Amino acid sequence: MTAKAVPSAHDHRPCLDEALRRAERAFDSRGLKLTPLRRQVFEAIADSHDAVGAYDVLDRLVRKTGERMAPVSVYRAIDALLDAGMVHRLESRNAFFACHTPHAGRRHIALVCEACRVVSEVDGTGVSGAIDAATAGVRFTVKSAVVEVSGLCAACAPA
Amino acid sequence: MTAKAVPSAHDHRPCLDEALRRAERAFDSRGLKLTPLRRQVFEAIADSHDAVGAYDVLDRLVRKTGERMAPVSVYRAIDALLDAGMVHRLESRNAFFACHTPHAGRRHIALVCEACRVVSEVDGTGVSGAIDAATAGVRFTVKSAVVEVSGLCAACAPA
DNA sequence: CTCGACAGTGAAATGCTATAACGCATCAGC
DNA sequence: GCTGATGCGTTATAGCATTTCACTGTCGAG
Repeated sequence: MTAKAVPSAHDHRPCLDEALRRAERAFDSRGLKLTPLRRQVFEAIADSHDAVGAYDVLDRLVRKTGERMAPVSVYRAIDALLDAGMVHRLESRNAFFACHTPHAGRRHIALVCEACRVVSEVDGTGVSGAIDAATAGVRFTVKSAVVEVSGLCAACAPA
Repeated sequence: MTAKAVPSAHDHRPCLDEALRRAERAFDSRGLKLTPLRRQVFEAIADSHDAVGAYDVLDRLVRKTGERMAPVSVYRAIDALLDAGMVHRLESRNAFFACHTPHAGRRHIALVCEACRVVSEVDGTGVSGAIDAATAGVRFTVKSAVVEVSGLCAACAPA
């Protein structure tokens, strides 16, 4: 029931499995553990391609496991997943989405479809450059940037 | 006392007055009213150059006027100010800042100094172009974009 | 003038987002 | 076995935002 907003005909299982394998590797390579809790939280987020609020994650977990759970537990798991790069935060919605497109060094920007809610990512190298150019004039030293684009994905755009 | 984080030696009064005049015009031209409440909320936000949380605004107003006030009143006023373009929302901080640089048509991006907290804006035309370029490949139709840059302003950057 | 529509506001409650502070359990390495 | 690091449970609190209902004032139509 949580799996809405998956674009077109899309078998999400392999997608999720692949993400889980990457998650294991990501944690291993940092000497961290993909504990059962973290795994469940990741599954709850990666269950769909849209961004999920922390309390939605909490709700999904409680429903699925029947266990009681405190918000802070979810937040801690999310922090670990953020550190590992397995999920990203959507600042403009205070929500989190699973990363399905491993960025090896390159920066990415988030694209949010207003119709189907799906969040995707594309390479943001050019945008970073443009930000550097735009800020150079006022001698602003860029440390980090949030770039989140809202619009219509290819599947939802009117033909 | 709320006026901290104003860059260098900076007389904020004219700055604020100018903004208020623009606010009046902005509301007039839309057939809307800059009511006393909205004016006060705008002053509370424009009082400094940093981003202010809604409950900070509330607190400032209560202190200043002695009146009790509900959060929702502040939010409604902020909504009106957002519509009029007098304030902008800083998504990455869930806060609001006054717009001191009227954008006539052109898009702007927000620069947030990590040291002094001051929020400024620069022209974002180039960034918009880069976003269009980056999203064209996946046939994503851009409706709007959040671009918020964090770093050090010229005044705070180490020499 | 009266009526009704509408914008603006007041008030209470609730819900969502996020963190602080404390403590316990486990496990690796000495 | 001790110690430190990591992970997690629990309670409490802080901060952000909206829903809902109700009241008032303004203003144009009749």
